[in-house]
Amino acid sequence: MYAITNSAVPAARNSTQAGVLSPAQIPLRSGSGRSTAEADPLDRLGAVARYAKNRTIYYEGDEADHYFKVRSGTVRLCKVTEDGRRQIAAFLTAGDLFGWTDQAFYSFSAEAVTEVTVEKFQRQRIEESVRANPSLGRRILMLLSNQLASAHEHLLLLGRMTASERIAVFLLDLARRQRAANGAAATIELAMSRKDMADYLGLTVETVSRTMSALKRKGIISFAVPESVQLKQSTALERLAMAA
Amino acid sequence: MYAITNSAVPAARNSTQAGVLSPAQIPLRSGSGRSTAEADPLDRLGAVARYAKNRTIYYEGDEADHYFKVRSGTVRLCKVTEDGRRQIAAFLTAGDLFGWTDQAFYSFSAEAVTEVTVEKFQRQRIEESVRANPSLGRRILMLLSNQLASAHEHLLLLGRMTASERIAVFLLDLARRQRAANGAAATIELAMSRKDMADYLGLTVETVSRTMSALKRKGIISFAVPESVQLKQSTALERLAMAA
DNA sequence: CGCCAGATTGATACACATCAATTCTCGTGG
DNA sequence: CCACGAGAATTGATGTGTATCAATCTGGCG
Repeated sequence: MYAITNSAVPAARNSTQAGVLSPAQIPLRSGSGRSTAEADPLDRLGAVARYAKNRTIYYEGDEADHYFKVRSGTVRLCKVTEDGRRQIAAFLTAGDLFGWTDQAFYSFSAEAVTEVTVEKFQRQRIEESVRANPSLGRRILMLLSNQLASAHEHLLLLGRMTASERIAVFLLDLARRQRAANGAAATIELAMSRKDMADYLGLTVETVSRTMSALKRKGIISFAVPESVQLKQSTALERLAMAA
Repeated sequence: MYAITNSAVPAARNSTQAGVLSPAQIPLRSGSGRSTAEADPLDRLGAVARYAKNRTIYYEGDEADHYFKVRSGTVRLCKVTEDGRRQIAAFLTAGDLFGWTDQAFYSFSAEAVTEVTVEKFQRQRIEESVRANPSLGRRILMLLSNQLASAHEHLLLLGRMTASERIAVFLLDLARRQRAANGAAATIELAMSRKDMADYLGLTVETVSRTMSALKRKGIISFAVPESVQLKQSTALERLAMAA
């Protein structure tokens, strides 16, 4: 159980939004990967926005006046230091909330990893709605608490795991999420580049690449192109991911 | 200028949150560092419990049937791998909530770093109270969202900072928290051992010790006993903590 | 006084970063 | 249809920050 997901921070600046709508109706994920289609009280309150690959949804430091929910695509939350080091706090997919902060300004940026559609809510409107409809508040609370748990797992990974453990955890986590979203899938699709993986895992691109190659050499995974990976021996991967 | 904290970090300016002037929430993690007396709707619902130094409040994997709030002392949230590696996700002090999960089981253990008093709430009762009193829900949401932001800052620290940057951030953060709690203080009191610091910062005891000694040698900090540190040149420390 | 856990300091090892080429992929234009 | 270039990924050679192994020092306490 670990989840790549989690989020909390949002709002917007150069919202290249368009009033487009998309099919994407994938279930809301809740930390444990469950999914169900159900009338979501949020659905009526937001506006849909679309962002092209690598566009910034909002910058760290922007006024946090909007909350977001991912409809489709993958979003990354990240922060870059003055000297260019970057850390990705989370990859978010359909159903995940982000930007739900209590502070006046976002503390991380949100960027589109792939083409992304999100729902965008005015912070003030949501706050009114929560007052009117407490169950909405409970639901948000639940999502945030799951994201917090995910972040804690991520701390263990960054603070105490080796490169191959990190990769193993990452791949298993992705596999689990995709299984929850699409049902069993033999192949995991990596929406992000090796650099993104590295910045999420606290490694360098080279180490990510070498570690992936080593796993491939050992027959634990396989891939013909970098973005599409098969788990050949998930038990071996799980052994690597051990932790507890 | 960096802060493990959650307050709007980037622009260095402080969020002059409307209305109340907030005493800078600076927690190493977690939400409200304040201990001011104000009517807290939670106050009537809990029972007080006391734990001796190093006692476990709950174990990872225990059924999550209680929520907690720190009254006094310092609590650590941590997880240990099979082979003994430990990661501390947060140090919590007066006012901080913990155990507020949506899951059935705790995913991290909670332990008393010092002698600790907490308030303990039955999960179910809180959930009823939230239904009855939505403002309570908002308050919890706020605390969780701050804890999430803190966790995200901690990810940057673990994923991308060097040993001396981590120590600098840690010390500044502690200083800020203690300033907020007690007013200006020339000396910071470290409630935790070097091992605890190491497990929070993703380092070893030796590295923590060496880094502290190096800072002392340079005249940036000073300490006669390990648990009580003076910041002699906080600007130098801030330079080290850079990030952004 | 002597014990012991925590802290500090020292010597050495190693996992991962860094620097440096290739190689692969894919879009573009001739 | 294929050269061309550019960015991403991979692979290789080497460096280094921190871990690991190992004393020594310190302060509290029975």
